[in-house]
Amino acid sequence: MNKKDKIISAAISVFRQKGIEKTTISDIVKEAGIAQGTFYLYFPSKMALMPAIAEILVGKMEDSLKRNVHSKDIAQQLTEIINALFEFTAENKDLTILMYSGLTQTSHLKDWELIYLPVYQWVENLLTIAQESNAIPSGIKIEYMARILIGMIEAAAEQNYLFNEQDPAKIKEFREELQKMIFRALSLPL
Amino acid sequence: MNKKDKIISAAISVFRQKGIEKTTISDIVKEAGIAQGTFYLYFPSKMALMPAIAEILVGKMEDSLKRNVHSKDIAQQLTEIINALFEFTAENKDLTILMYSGLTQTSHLKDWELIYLPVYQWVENLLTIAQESNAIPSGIKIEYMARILIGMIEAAAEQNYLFNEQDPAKIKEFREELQKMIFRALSLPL
Amino acid sequence: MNKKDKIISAAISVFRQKGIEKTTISDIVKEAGIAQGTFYLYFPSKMALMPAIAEILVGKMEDSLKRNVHSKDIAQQLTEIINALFEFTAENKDLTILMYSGLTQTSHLKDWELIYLPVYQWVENLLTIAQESNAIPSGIKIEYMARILIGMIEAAAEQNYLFNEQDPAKIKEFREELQKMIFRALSLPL
Amino acid sequence: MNKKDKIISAAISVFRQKGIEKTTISDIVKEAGIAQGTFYLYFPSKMALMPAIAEILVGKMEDSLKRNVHSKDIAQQLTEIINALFEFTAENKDLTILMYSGLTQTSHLKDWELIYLPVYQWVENLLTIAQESNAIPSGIKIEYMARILIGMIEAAAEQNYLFNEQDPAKIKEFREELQKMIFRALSLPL
DNA sequence: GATGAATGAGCGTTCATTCAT
DNA sequence: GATGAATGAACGCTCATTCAT
Repeated sequence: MNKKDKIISAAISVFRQKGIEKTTISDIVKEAGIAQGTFYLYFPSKMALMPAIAEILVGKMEDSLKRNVHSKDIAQQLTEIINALFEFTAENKDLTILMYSGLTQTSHLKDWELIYLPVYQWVENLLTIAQESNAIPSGIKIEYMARILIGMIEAAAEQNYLFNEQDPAKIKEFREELQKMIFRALSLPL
Repeated sequence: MNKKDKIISAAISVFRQKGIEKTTISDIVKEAGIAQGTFYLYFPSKMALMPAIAEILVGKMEDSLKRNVHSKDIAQQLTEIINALFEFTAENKDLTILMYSGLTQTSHLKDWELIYLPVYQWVENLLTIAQESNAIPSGIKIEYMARILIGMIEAAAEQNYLFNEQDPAKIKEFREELQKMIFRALSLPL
Repeated sequence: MNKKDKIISAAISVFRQKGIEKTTISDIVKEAGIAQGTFYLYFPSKMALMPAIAEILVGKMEDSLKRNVHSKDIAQQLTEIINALFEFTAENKDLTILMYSGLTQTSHLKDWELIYLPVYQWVENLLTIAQESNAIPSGIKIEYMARILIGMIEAAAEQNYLFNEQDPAKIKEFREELQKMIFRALSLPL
Repeated sequence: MNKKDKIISAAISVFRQKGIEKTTISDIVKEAGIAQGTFYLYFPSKMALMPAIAEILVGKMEDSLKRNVHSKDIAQQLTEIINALFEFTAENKDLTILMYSGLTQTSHLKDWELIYLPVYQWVENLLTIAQESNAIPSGIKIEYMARILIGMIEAAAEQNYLFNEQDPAKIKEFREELQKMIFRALSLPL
């Protein structure tokens, strides 16, 4: 593990524990086991770590999606995506908050689209296949739909896990309502 | 205008210019035209301003929704909501970013649900009326649907205005796709 | 004694002991008995102290000249000036070095002329009186002569006390030669 | 060009641009195109460069004097010396300031006398020849007079070019007054 | 001799916080 | 309640110095 990666993973670890604002570069280098000055050989500031961390988070999300979505059928695929993203959000609460915090605090907001691109493209791909086999209406514009779906599922997951501490029963109902809604929107049989 | 409100509006102004992290209490009191110590008579810290600012933001959003949604028809109402939220996001980019930043940096994340509640309830109300007149399917669970709708519209707007600088034509297409999707999801005629 | 003056006199004291470069602002505030942050309420940096210190040094030089030059006769006055400046340089070696160091390290070099002005004017005044009583040639341009005299006497003193550690006998000879030269230059009887 | 000379000339270049204090060894080695550690093979510190730089400066001054002083006559020689030193100061402002700064910041002040020695001796030689041919009074002590002359001419030049930005007409008058004064002091016909 | 990544002590500077007025 | 000069802990950051290659 090279110094740069040491810094990034140390930073993630400390940010999770103390929050971004209260984390000092001192904390990061201590956790990473390197010297103070070494940090600055790789990153000009604490906030410059954010895109690197965001990439790791989205990479993990991508992995999670790819691991959990096996079916051939678009309806089942969507269900698996919803479940995967809900689970991922639940498990990575602090990292997710970290990202919002980190990216909004810097000028790196625009990097977000780029970092998310692989996820969007992966969904676009699934939708294209579904559309080619007439599983979903031909009128749907894949590019936008992929973004809408990811956006709405994440928003729902965040409402349930981040901004609120719902009880599991309510979360289940929420997720089912979300799923039904998406199915209707894509003219899939419930 | 009393000192407390002076502080809040000064803070919003300075946060927009310099970002939260780089804003000092010194900056805020200077902008507010009050003495250094006076700040502490009203707020214990910079971050304690966040819920107050969030309320103002969501209040403005509510105003905007109420001003722009006039129709009786749920389909038209939804169109108006989409347009209003897109416009609101475009016009309040920096304040929106500010909120994400501010709330995620503190332990005030849970306040978010509470602050948003009036907006959710207002949408729930519209949906209830529509459901009662059979304009939308009776199976829909209003409470969740309101949250899903607000979440997905905001997510879409943010993808277009915050995380990306789309050209207007693409934004228009995105919004139309979003609208069609919502209509299908609620079994409304396109 | 107000904080600003405390800082200046503390700075002079520490600079003399440790030299400018090795003096930290920490040293200065410790010597001044004030808090770290207080320094920055009065000076933006260590070097910004220099003009203030230079004024004090030149002020002391002026005092010394005025205290030591009593005679009515220009020849005697010049002798007294030479003696006063030699003595002053010997006694204020470190402060003098400090000034060269401080002013050359910053953009304050041009301040020097202004700070020295009172000394030049005081000499100009003596020369004018001497010229009016025909003690020195009428062709001499007082303004330049004052500067030449101060410059050459200081240069001589510095050669003897700063850049070199002459033995007293040689310094005495040097000073006598200097005096004779100035007398010849002003057509004064030896 | 060997590494040592590379370092010296790089240092001069960077010092002129940034000033001594703000120049780092990193800057110097970058300019010199050598590795960080290599610097320490030749100099123990930044300030240890100063005598080497001073020698170069005084060497240039010597060259300039020898190039510009051709006449046999002491009166003309002195005029040429004055002109040469004024010109040299005007052209080497920043290097001269550098020297004052550098030498005063360190314990190398005493080196100055040694470095200047060749210049003094060269002037002593001219004066000795002049005295032997009775061009200047026999009472003058050559050793001191050489130092007085160099000191006063430099002081005058520095007053005009370093500490002040005189207009050229005034500088000319200053220089003429200086010349006349020196001529009178050495009993030379104007 | 030459390199340059890594070091870490120590500096300047900030700024939240206090409290006598 | 309001003030704002003063505080001093604590942070970012620099940069001279080292040493394995």
